[in-house]
Amino acid sequence: MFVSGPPTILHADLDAFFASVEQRDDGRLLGLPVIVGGGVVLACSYEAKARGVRSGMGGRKARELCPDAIVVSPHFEAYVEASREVAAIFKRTAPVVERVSIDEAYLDVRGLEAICGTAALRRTVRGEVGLPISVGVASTKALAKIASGLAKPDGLLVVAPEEELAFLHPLPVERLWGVGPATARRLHAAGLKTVGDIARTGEEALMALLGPHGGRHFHAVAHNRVVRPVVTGRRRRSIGSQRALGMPGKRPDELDPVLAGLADRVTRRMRRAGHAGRTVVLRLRFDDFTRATRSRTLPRPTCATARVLATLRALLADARPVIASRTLTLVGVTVTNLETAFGQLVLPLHGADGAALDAALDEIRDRYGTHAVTRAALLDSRDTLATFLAPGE
DNA sequence: TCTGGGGTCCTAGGACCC
DNA sequence: TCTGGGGTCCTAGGACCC
Repeated sequence: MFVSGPPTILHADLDAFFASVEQRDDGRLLGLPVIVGGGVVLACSYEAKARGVRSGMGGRKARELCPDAIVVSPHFEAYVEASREVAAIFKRTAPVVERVSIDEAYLDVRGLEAICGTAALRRTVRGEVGLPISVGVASTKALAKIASGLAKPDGLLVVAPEEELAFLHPLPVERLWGVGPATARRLHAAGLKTVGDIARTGEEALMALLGPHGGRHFHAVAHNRVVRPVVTGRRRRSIGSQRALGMPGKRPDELDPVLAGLADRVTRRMRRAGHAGRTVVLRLRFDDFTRATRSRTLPRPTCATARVLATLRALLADARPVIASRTLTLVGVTVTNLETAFGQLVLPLHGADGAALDAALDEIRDRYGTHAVTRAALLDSRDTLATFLAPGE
C-alpha cells in the first residue's frame, strides 16, 4: 500500500502575471480591470476576471464583458526581467528549482520548514519584486499544482499528507493537469465526474477509455501515486515561430516573404541560444481552424537561415494540395531534434589543420549559417569560437 | 470560446533493419 | 521460399499547457 510522504514539493505561481506587472509599473491601474493584449487576451487582472474575462479570449468578447477595461499592450522585457528576479528568490529558498514557464516553478523544499519557508517566500517576492504569488505545498507535483491553483489569488495552501486523498477526490476531473476538453468529454461520457470517480475505476477500464498511457497515468494521479521529482535545467526540445496572416488569407504564392521572415526569426534565435536542429516542421492553419503540418528531417542539424528556408519552400510545395481549396490564416515553423551547437561544433576541429580546417569551416558555415567565423578564429581557440556560437543565456 | 504565440508529449502507421 | 518478432526512425495528427 502506498503511503504519502511529507509535503515536500512547493508549486509557486505568480498571479495574473502580465497584468500584475502592468499594475505594478503603472499605479493608476491598481484596482482596475486590466487586459493585456489586443486581439486576444494574454492576461487579465482579477478585477477583469471577476467580470468573466479569461486569458485566451478574443478581444472583442472581452470588451463586451468588460467595456471599462483598460487594454494595454504587453511589455515582454519587463515580464522576463520580473521572472528572472523571482527565479533568483526561488534559488535562494530551495536547492532544487524547476521552472516550468515564465510565471511558475516547482521547488523541492525537503529539509525546509515548509510552512514558514513558504510564508517567507511569498513575502520576499512581494517585497522585492512587488508581485503577488500563490503557493501550494504537497507531497507530489500534481497535488502542489492543484493546491496553488485553489490558493489563488495571493494565497497559500498546504495539503497535509493524511488529507491528500480527501482533498483530491471531490475535485472535478478538469482540475487535473492534462485533462482538457477532449479527455474531459470522454471521462464524462463514461460517467466519471470527479477525481474520486477515476480512482474507483479499474486501471484496465481507464486504459480502454484513454489509451494505455493516459489510462495508467490518470489512474496513478487519482491515487496520488505519481511521484515525479523536481528536476532542474531541462533542455529544450524545439524552437519555433509562427505568424497569423491578416485577412483576407494569402495565396500560397504570396507566402514566400512570410516563410523568409519565419526562417530568419527562428534561426536567429537558434544561433543565439546555441542550437541546431534536424527536423523542420511547417505548420499551417486554415480559416475553419483545421490544421496541417509537413515536416522534413535533414541528414545533419542546421541553424542556417538559407537551409531552413529552402526546406520550408519544399514543404510548402508538398502541402499545395492540402491548401488548394482552403483559406490559410496562419503559418509557422518549428525546428525540433535539437542539439547544442557548441559541443558538436568544437569537437571535430580539435587538431585540425590545412584542408581539414577548410572543410570544417565550410561545414560550420553550412550548418550554422555563421559568416562571422574565420579561418583565423578557428585556429585561435575553442574559446574564441565559443564567443561566436555560445548560447546567449 | 471564434482564437496569439510559444511550447510539450503521445499515437499510429510505414519504412527499414536484424 | 516463407516467415516471426523486435527495435528505431520518420511523418502527420491530436491533445494539452501557459
